[in-house]
Amino acid sequence: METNPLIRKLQYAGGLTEADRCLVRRVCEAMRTVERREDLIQQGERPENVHLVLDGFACRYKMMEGGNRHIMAVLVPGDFCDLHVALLSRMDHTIATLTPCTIVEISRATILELIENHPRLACALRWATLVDVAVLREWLVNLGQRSADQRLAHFFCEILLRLQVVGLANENGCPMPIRQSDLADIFGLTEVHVNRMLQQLREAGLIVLRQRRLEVPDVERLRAFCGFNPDYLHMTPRVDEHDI
Amino acid sequence: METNPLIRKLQYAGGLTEADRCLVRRVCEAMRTVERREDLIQQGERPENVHLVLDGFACRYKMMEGGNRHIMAVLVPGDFCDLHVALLSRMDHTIATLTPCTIVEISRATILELIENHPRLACALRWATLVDVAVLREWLVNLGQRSADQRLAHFFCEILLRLQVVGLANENGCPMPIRQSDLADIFGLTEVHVNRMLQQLREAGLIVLRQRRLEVPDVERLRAFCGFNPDYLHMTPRVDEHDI
DNA sequence: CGCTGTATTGACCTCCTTCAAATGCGGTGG
DNA sequence: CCACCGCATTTGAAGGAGGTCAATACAGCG
Repeated sequence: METNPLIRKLQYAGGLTEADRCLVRRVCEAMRTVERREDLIQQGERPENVHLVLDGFACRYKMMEGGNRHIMAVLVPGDFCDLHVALLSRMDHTIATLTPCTIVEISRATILELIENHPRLACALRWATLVDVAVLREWLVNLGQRSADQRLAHFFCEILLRLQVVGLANENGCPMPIRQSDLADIFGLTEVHVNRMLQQLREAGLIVLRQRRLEVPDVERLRAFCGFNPDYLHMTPRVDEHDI
Repeated sequence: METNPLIRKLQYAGGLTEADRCLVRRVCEAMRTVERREDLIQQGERPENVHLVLDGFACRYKMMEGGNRHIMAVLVPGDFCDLHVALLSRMDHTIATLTPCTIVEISRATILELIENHPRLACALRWATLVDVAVLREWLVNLGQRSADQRLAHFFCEILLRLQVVGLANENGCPMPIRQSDLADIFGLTEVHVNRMLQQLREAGLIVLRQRRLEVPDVERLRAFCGFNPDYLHMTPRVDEHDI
């Protein structure tokens, strides 16, 4: 059973060769741990290395004048933090950890080498980038169209599925180490209102959230509540011949 | 003076060779006109061709269960509608015109051929895609963090600049053929509230909006009002040796 | 000159914010 | 084991931004 979250995720991109998988594993050996609430790379910096999350939760955020923080993406194991900005000269946002994390930093040269010489891997990485953008679009819709409780529900549906893909969640539950104040920064709500909406979701029996863990008694009901359609994640479960 | 909006925009990507420009012009000869409020490609379809806007305004939207429409992007001349989704098998959103448009459809084969054989052009197209994503991120922040009047102001600042880049706006004004109900679908507001906020912006002297045209008497003041920082567009004016 | 789509107005209601204080809880040191 | 600290969560009351519904004004167009 594959434990590398990136390899697991990229199965959904169309599959890698055994050589590709070895390569990814090798690159991931150079990991390091990072404390909670550390910036990995800041707005304005020139990106030198690409960051990959192997364990823990990270995020992408922008600071507003006025001190407000808006979180534009949550990054879970298997997610690249900044694969896409390679070409742009300066970061227009910051990457930070939300929990203690295990991170791999990969030099741009290595990435280019991988892409040059390993076409299936290159294709898979492009796919991963496209999925990131699809998630971003769905988040935009989430903010624009849904009520606060639905936004939270939608987020939980998404994270549950994304963690299932990398083998960190089971059918009905996953770790949820994100603070309420972080949730507030994701949805453009106040901490207070997030708290009240969480209570409402709990009272409705849609979620059980405690001890940094989320349980969803009835996934279909939660999905129906917020209009979650998993298609945008482009991760419809497929038979994975390598896991048998 | 270059009139092709795509070529004008791509100057900011680092410049094209004269051969690249000829190629782009040739591809753009196959344009066609499309009525207002027509879908160019719908959610669920397999994308065959890539669409490029040469004239008019288009948009990217998702329909919600309940019939609400959320507009996730506004596409102006020089913008590709779906360059990024080439790899994903199905559209997870719809592309439609907001005004009568001139559109070029480019086959995937042509795009691949261009990218294979014209490295500077390939680089420029990748850059354009990254900028599209940066805009998407800024829109997310716009919805999450700003009040309704600031959202509108921010949108006007962005469109003014993007139209200046392709030579369709002057220092203080640009066409603004978008209906108030479309603006509502961009910001997740109601038509009624958009109307009131527009009046407020007018009364504050921040904008003059009439006859489908926007005038901004004091661009700096409007930018300050909504916290607009043009960096995310990665289009800081540069000397363009070909326009002299 | 009437028709259709768009813009505008008013009254009322709800969701979410603001500000402030209280409660719970996981560690750490005595 | 208990007292204490810092952080996260929870609660309450009151105000404001934005929604809803329905009517009216207006503009372009055949």
